[in-house]
Amino acid sequence: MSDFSCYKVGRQLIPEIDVLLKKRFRILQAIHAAGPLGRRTLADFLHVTEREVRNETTLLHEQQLIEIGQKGMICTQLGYEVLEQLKPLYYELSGLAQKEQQLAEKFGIERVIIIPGSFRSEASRILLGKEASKWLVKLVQEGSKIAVTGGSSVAAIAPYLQPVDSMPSVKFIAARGGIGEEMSLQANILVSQFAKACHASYKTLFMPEFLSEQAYVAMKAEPSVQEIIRLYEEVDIVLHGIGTADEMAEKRGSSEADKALLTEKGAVGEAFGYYFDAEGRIVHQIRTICIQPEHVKQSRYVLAIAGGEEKAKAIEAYFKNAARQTIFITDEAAANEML
Amino acid sequence: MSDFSCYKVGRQLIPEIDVLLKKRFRILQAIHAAGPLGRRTLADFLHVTEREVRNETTLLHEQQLIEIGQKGMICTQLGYEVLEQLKPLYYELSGLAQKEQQLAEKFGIERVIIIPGSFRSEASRILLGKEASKWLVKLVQEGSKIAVTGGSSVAAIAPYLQPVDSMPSVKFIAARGGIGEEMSLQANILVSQFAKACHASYKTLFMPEFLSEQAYVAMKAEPSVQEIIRLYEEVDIVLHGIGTADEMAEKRGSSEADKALLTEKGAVGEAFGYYFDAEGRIVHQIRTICIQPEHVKQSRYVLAIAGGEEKAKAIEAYFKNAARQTIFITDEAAANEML
DNA sequence: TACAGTTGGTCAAAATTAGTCCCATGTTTT
DNA sequence: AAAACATGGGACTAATTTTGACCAACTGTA
Repeated sequence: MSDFSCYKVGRQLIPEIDVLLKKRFRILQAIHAAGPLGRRTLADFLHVTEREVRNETTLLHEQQLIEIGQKGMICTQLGYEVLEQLKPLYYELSGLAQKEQQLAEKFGIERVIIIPGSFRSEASRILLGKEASKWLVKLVQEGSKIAVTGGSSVAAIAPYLQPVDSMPSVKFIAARGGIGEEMSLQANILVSQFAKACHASYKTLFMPEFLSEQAYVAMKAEPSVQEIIRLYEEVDIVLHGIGTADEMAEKRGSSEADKALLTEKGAVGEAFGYYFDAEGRIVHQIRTICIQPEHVKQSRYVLAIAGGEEKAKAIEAYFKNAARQTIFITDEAAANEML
Repeated sequence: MSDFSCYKVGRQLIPEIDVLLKKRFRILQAIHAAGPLGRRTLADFLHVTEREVRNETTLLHEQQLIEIGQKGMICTQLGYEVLEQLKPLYYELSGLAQKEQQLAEKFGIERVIIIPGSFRSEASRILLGKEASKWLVKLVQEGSKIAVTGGSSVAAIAPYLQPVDSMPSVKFIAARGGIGEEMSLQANILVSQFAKACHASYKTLFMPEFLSEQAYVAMKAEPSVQEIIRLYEEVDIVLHGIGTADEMAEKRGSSEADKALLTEKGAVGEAFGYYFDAEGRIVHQIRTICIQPEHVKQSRYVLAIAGGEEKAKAIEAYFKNAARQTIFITDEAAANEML
């Protein structure tokens, strides 16, 4: 699966396959991703008419790519194989492959993966979760130490992590303390979920986000904190999201004065607790224990996850000054915004 | 062009491409073969409705695979390339590739080429001519001596022979004298046509078909006849047709007694002036000067051309005892009959 | 039991396609 | 020169397919 020459020739005689392939691929992919579901749900999901879904699914059923039960439609093994084999072609057709390439070059990083659609939609977040989990499994080695930040994008991975042979020896490490009230999206919660999902161990770092100078120094001297700082130095893989500056400030419940200060300094994005401006320069950082940029640069791989058109500017800024060994998973909406 | 894996996977999602590809390929091929021609003519040609031709040709036109002028439709360079590249796929889809293989194995010969349709139709004969001429050019070498028999199938090549670099040194040799009245299909006429078409030289053998024993012996002693017999021994390529026994007897104006004799001996087919039975055994031969079976077997290549369902039995019989180095070009009608 | 979600069936309306014929024009043959 | 022929493009009605929107029966689940 790498040579589409016969497809490209065939397309000259049968131009309609392009749209057909895309349509059906999307539907099959959605069925595969969203498990058993019915016509109407699927139609809402993909923003197409029920009729269209019905037409295509009956065909997919005839082709034995899906099974139809009373709980809804489900993707067969054959369907999954077709999906896997046609994925590069689909990406090619949708121009996603090209956009991935362009972004990777623009940012000067290892690889960019674009998920069709927008992370705002359920469908894309499912695909995101599967894709990110696939990469994580691919990158992980015996005894890997994985630093994890919070955020909804990173959280999307959780449902799709599965135990793998090498997994019991890996360790998930909270890259920093929690933020705001959304407990379920905190780094601490996520590492425990991840670890549980794949039978690995984990290390949390419970600590307030805003510390006074004295408290900060005092905490840093604590043995338990010393230990996690040492761990940060040995991190193999960093798994993190990227946020917009105002969104993060909002979530952290920053004061109006602080927000104004951030704006004044030109902060547009946030990652690992660091705010950076449009040029990727760090303009502010939270005084808390967290993984340091130099640790990130030293790690073997960085898996960055962020999507949604509203984050486009923050992402572009972040990658002005990011680790080369980054693999970035984003969505079509953000990718289009950035190109 | 040899790996259709992506096509085969894609077909699972888009089963309709099969029929579409076949339909459009046929139309494009016909336009390419039959030169500039109009909708209605083309429709008759392919036995489809005018509407269908119209639909497909407008599409082909949009795809710039054909051009539409006032003399009719004509295949563009791009169209020709698509045609060439998709041909193996088309053969695969139509099952022709498989049938070719089966026949080649059944007959124990080098290669079988099946032309879509039936040689009775103009369209197929044009394709036959082009294909056969392509093979002839491929097989020919500097100084090749090519023995040629008569018949409508062999005659179909003439319009498509073109001068090639090595051609001036080759020599076309009439494999035997003329038959019947149809001058234009006689071996003698054909060799001169062929030679003229590709700027080669030729050798004719004008002689009655039926000789008395004395005349036969006398003729054989003639220096000019001796010369051509010597040429037969040095033939590199044999280009011949295969006929049914009764058809040939009819053409030769044989007497009822002779016909009865042939029937009695079980003759079903004819080639090079030899009649053979269902087992490929020679049961009768015309007393005239012509190329000998052993010369044929010694030649580098044999290009046999015969089609039409009525010839199926004769063909099968002939190949019971034919040279292994034969390349056989036939039509779909005969192929289906034989399988 | 009530409910939310599923498939498969149905059916009229809308849209598309198929099947013809015609015509002005250019080409070939007479 | 004239006539016969073949061409693409236009046009229009009938037939067919597609669409959109229901409803009934069924099945797990709360």
